[in-house]
Amino acid sequence: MNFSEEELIDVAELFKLFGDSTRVRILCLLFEAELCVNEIADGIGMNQSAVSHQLRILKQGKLVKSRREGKAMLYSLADEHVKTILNQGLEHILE
Amino acid sequence: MNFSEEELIDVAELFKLFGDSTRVRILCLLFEAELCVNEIADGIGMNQSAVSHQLRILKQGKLVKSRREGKAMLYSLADEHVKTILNQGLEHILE
DNA sequence: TGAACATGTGAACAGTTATTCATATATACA
DNA sequence: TGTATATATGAATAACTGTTCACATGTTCA
Repeated sequence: MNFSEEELIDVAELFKLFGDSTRVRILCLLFEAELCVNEIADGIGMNQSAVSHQLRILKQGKLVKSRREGKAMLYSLADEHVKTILNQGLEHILE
Repeated sequence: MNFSEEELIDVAELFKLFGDSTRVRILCLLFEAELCVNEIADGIGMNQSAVSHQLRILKQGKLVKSRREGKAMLYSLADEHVKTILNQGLEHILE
């Protein structure tokens, strides 16, 4: 594996996003459907503010994207890699 | 993706291990060969103690294993999933 | 046994992070 | 315009994390 110095830091930064159970919970919810902030908050049992903060982090990391629909902001997964990466993680802990 | 509560936390815990550039550096070195602590410390330009602390974390997380050979403790990757997971991360940031 | 080398470990510190609270911004609709 | 609803955001706090330092443990060999 030939990581450049920059790639190495970017990869660590990427995995850091998956290294928090709240964020993993959010991502799992978004596997199923595009959801608004309140639905996500209900789904994982946290308040709106905490979820909003985490969504910002996930969006900066390009793991989720969002679009506005009326008052609501709808979030969804940015790409398929998110599923692939989480699946690899699951396989590893299940073996 | 159907994570149980426990799996969810374990997966986050696993990715947390990859979420630090020092640890990624160590893992990358171990792709090449089985190495002792001092070789790893030299390889990534950190002192022996810092490396030793990180190796303990990586070992607890079952990403590396170790065996003693004389005075030296030789570390190597625990399994192939480590490579697969890091590769997925690399692919994601390169796209 | 004792010296030299290799590694492990506990305490301390600085930096980071997740959550909460209060409040600001944005949209819809009467 | 004013009110209700939805989301974003800044400050504050508590908890966590990585690194360093000093020293302990373990191994080899004379």
